[in-house]
Amino acid sequence: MPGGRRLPKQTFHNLPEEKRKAVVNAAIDEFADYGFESASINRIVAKGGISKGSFYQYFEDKRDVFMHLLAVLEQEKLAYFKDRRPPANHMDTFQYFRWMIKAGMEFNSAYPRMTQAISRILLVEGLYYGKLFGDYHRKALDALRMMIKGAIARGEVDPSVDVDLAVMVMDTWSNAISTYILNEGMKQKDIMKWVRSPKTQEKIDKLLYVMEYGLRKTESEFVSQTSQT
Amino acid sequence: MPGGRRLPKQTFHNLPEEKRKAVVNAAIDEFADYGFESASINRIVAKGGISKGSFYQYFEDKRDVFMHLLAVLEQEKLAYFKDRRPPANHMDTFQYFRWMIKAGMEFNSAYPRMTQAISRILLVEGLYYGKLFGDYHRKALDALRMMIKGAIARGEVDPSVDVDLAVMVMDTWSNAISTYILNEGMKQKDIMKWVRSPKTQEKIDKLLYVMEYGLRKTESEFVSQTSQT
DNA sequence: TGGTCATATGACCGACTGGTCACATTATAG
DNA sequence: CTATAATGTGACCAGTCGGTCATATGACCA
Repeated sequence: MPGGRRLPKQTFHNLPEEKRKAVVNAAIDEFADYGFESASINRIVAKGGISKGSFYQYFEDKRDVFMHLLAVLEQEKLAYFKDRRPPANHMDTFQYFRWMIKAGMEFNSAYPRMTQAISRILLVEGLYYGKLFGDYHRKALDALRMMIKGAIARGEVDPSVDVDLAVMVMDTWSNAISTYILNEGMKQKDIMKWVRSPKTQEKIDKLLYVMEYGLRKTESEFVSQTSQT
Repeated sequence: MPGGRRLPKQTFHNLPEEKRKAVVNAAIDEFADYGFESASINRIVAKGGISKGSFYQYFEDKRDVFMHLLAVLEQEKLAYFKDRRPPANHMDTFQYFRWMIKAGMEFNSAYPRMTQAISRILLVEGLYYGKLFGDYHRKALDALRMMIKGAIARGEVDPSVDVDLAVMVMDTWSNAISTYILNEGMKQKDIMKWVRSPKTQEKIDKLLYVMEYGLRKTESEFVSQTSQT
């Protein structure tokens, strides 16, 4: 594809790391506090210690700076999970999902503001600005769908299971759980400590257990219950 | 309490019904399309066919007109359900919850724009403007909690069940389902027909079944699974 | 008829928005 | 040193925002 230009312009990449971090952190704070629509570029440049003209030399527009946050998130996550592997090699799909959720929680607790900014916009406002950011959600759903199909292929899950339904259930739960963690966690003094506490862990375990148990049994025992006595 | 003034001012109640409806509908459309923060009073008055000065003679501010929408919703719902009762007198709590969800879906399909406007702000943006609208969510949670406690008292649900957990599960599901119905339904030509179609109904049944089955079995069979081989 | 009072109106306000641009500053190269 | 290119800057733009207010309108009463 000719003319394919990188989204944050070159001038931004040339910046000293310190300045770049300041801008990124300012943007994270702004998006976390105000969401996408109400986020103010004026406040971002003020907090980030750059001029407005510079901002538009670094980024195309508001959407561009947010997309850059997504790239930063991806990079941070990669670094965070570089040496974290599932504790067992052969895991049941639900065990793996549980591990994924908990690993995600760890990351979210380590970078709560970034998580807040991005999940707020992607998960919540994404419902309504679907055209802008819908792709990301769709990708996540596809990954889940592949996971379920793999589980079926390996015989771990009843082949008659409704894949789309399972995807929706798992997606809903992972969103609900991370939202819960973020909202409750922000009230705590030490998020990490709270997340790792046995009480919180058990709550998450129970939530996932409700999901898993329902999901395992759904198809084989479900009978349409349209008539009620 | 002295000085307790009704929220939409008297001048608004004096208006001819036609005009009042025009304003309310304009507000519904605006909130449905833009959410709370980005909703524009200028657009509301333009669509509603009133002047800006009049708007501020009817309402205190943006929050006031939204609160009025909540009152209208309550009234419409009351009228809609006046002659709808559960099909059976003695229902299991989960049957009753299922009926509630489906009845709610019927209403939402009948008033999709109003539902969209209000649920968008209360359920979604409410997470962040918690101080403004958090009370409504809290009331809904309390109602659910009472329902569960009643079920336990009547022996329908294992007394060892974690009430808060059950509340969160049911709340999450009813939100997820109504969001799903709204998003998918808006794509259909005839929402009501789509909602009532056997295919949609079965999907909802399955979702609720996943929740119910998981919830019923959670406490009695749950064992903390912190160690993984 | 003239007077009074509730209501209707939109020009106007200051503050803010995302975005631009002519100019100042700095870094690099010859 | 000078010339040139890259980068930094904030005043400025048109537009929108929520909110106000002097004035106009019209209904009711004496």
